[in-house]
Amino acid sequence: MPEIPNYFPAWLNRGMVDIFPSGEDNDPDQNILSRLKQSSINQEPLRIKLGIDPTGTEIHLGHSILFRKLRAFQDAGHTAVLIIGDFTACIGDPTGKSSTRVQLSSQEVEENAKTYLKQLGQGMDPERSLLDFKTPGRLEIRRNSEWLSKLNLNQIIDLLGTATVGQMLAKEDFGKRYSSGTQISLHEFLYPLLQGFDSVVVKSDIELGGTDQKFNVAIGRDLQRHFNQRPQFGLLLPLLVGLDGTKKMSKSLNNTVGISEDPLSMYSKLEKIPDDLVGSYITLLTDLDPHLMPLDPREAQKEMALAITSNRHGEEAAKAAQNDACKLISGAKNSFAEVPEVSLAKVNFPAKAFYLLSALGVSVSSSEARRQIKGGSVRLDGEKIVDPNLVFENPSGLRGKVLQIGKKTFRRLAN
RNA sequence: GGGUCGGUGCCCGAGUGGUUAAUGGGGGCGGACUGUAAAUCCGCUGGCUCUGCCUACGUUGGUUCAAAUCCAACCCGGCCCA
Repeated sequence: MPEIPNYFPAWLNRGMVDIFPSGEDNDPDQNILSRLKQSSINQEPLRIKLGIDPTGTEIHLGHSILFRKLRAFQDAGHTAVLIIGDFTACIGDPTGKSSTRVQLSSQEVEENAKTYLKQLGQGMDPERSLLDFKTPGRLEIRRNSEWLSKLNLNQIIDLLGTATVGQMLAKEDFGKRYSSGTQISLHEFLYPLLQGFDSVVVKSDIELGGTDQKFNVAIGRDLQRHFNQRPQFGLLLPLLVGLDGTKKMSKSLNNTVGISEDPLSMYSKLEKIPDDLVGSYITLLTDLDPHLMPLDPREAQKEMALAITSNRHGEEAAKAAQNDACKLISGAKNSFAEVPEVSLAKVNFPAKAFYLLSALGVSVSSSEARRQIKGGSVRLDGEKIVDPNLVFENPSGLRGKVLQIGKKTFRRLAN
């Protein structure tokens, strides 16, 4: 059962940007500490809501900030309520989509949801996974199609009646789009309401979200009040800045580190992030004490990269990756502990070099492969390949060798 | 519904009948440099087992030896008016 906190515990405080409401008094509806106390006294775990829309297939470190906080609540004895937005992800933008297409994408959404759960550690030892799936009472997984697909028009109108156009336009990004003349479809206004309704259904006590979610979380509070429920607290965490050092980490910006990436690429990506990001990565993605980091920025960065890689792959694999990354930089190109393998089975021989790269899926297209080779970025076991038309008669000369593209991509060729 | 302007490659944005895979910028990717990075400089940036062949400028047809460029219809968006 939850312990009694007398001050903001570190697990709660870490990385937190905003908590609302945050009255100073002892009102458990206004102050989260007194709510935590109340939960402890009554022996009732709080219900911590986190909603995810399964629109992609990969969970990256940006998402993991929220999951880490959710896990911290689990470890403190509370119940994580993970809402898979299978309905909200599905409606999306209806323009140009036929009904069959929607049908298909609901399957995709389901596939994505499964992939997500797997990455979060379903079936894994809680020691190594992002969420605790094992301890009874610590996790509820709900899909919002369960209730959203059953709403009738009366209920939808009731929901719409709780918010005003003014409120919607006050939301920064609607406001910007409106004043700049970018179109806003009406169903987009329904979005915050639907996800807020999720809070009502699962009776959440606290909702976690990125700072960009403040509006939605607040709508959740309004709706809970509308349905005579105790409104949730909102706990906001920062958006992680991606590898480019300027924009938020997002798949579409291609600046992510996936939590399921192999240790070497995870480590080498992290070791390369811009200097001024290192501090936030330490605070948000590791348990390291930011005040006890090495003074040398390069050393601090290595420690950060090692810690994050260890979280996911264990210390041993992370150290091996660090070692390999060092070798890479210093020029030794062989004998890596762990390089992802790629199968030669799909390749038809004889194979020209550029075709090889595209057939292996290492390059996105054969034209791309051609360019990469011409650009001098492709090596086989450290030896530069310069001719895109270089012919490999059979796979035997390739097996076991390491194919390198640029500084970051490595593949060991296997059968 | 009416008027008007517009829809070009990942994004922005030129081009208004003919060496056009389409100027330029951003972004991305590579190379050099460096403590990884950033900054700077250079190269690349539709697809295809590629000395060639495909597919591309909202969609579909049409005019023409030739169309992103001209015409028609349609679809979609902005603004103004109802």
